Amino acid sequence: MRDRKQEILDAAVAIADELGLEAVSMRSVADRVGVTPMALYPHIGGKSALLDAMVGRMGTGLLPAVATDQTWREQLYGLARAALQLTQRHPWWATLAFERPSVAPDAVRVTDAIYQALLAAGVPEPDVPRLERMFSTFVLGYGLSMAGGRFKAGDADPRGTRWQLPEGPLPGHAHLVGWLSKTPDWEEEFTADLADIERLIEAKAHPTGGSPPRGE
Amino acid sequence: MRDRKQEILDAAVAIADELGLEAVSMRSVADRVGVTPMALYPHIGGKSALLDAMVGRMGTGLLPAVATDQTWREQLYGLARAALQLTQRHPWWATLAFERPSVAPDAVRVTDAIYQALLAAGVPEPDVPRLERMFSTFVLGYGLSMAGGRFKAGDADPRGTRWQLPEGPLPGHAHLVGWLSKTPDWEEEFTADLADIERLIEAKAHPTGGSPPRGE
DNA sequence: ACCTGAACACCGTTCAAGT
DNA sequence: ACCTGAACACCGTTCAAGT
Repeated sequence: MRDRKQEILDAAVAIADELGLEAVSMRSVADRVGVTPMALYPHIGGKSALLDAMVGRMGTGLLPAVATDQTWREQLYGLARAALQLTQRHPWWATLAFERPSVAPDAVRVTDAIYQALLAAGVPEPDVPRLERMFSTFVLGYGLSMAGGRFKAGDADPRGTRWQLPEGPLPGHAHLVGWLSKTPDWEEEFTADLADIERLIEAKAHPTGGSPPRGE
Repeated sequence: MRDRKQEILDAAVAIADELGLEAVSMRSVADRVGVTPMALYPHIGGKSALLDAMVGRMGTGLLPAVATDQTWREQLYGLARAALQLTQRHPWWATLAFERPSVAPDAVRVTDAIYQALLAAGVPEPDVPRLERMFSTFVLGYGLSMAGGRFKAGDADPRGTRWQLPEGPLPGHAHLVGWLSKTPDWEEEFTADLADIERLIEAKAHPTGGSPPRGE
């Protein structure tokens, strides 16, 4: 039945949210649904398909950010913000999105919205698919870095001594020690990064002085 | 013993390279070393520590790309290329690097080299740590997208019909159908992305017209 | 100091069986 | 049509024991 499948997906998402992706097992999901592990198979067809379905479900969460009456800047900014929120509410999503290409209709809709925004910005057609990948790679990568621990390490300890190596202090860290002492506001930094990327997109659309687009 | 630990790490890396990260188990590693699973614990202290050590080992592979007699562009380009090669030779590395912040000395050395390159480019000090994270996030994210299947999906099938939805064709895809029909050369695309990012860095270093740096 | 073996609480998935 | 139960080949890790 259709209802059963939704119920199973709901349970899997709930477990991933509460206990992490590694706690999602056929057995734990079945327990939550109130059924035997084997009862899941006819409905979702195995662990791998379950994870695919979980990614598909999340793509739908980005759709509200796809609106047509916006400037390309608003469109890209809105999508990026929505994606970052998704990685915060469902940290496991960023992980899965990287290793399970989502071909669900809703995911394709999101890609298309980015295409449209880049075209509206005036980016030459041959550059659009590449910049879409660059944009989404950065947004997902940033979300994954926040969700996972990648950003936590470098600057967490004020005046950390990690750059004080046996052979002497590392020059870059030594020079920046004042700026490395406090943990940044990641949301703020994400916004600054997006502004820079939008500037990059605009430069592609209206090149001034730099290397010209392929056609010229 | 020290030798035993290296032997264990070698075995784990070999298994990950040949069979994938999910094939790395205490039991499979122990088998390869010719020992009982329990014999590993005194030397590497558990599965999680094993994975951390594997990431640490890979950081060393980036060190050859850290040379001081280069322009900042050569430095960043060389590091990015080395990182991409690492994700190709050891696809599991990108996955682990995102979820296990590497604080190994060699990883800090790489971060420091990026700091130095950005400073040499003339990037204002408060922007350097942010741009380092943006740069490394993009490079790792691109490697992970290549290693995992994220890039495979969107454009793999020529004139794919995924954008032909029930309610009609998606306008962005329809408009770009000529450019979406062939799979790009990912190395080439990566180079183009890097060039754009270096342009972004230069714009931060020598702002002309856009929003000025914080100090002004 | 280093390793083994049995055991415990987990996995995903198969297959035959029940209603 | 939908679910159960036993079984198989796996996990990481603990603990007591061997040399």
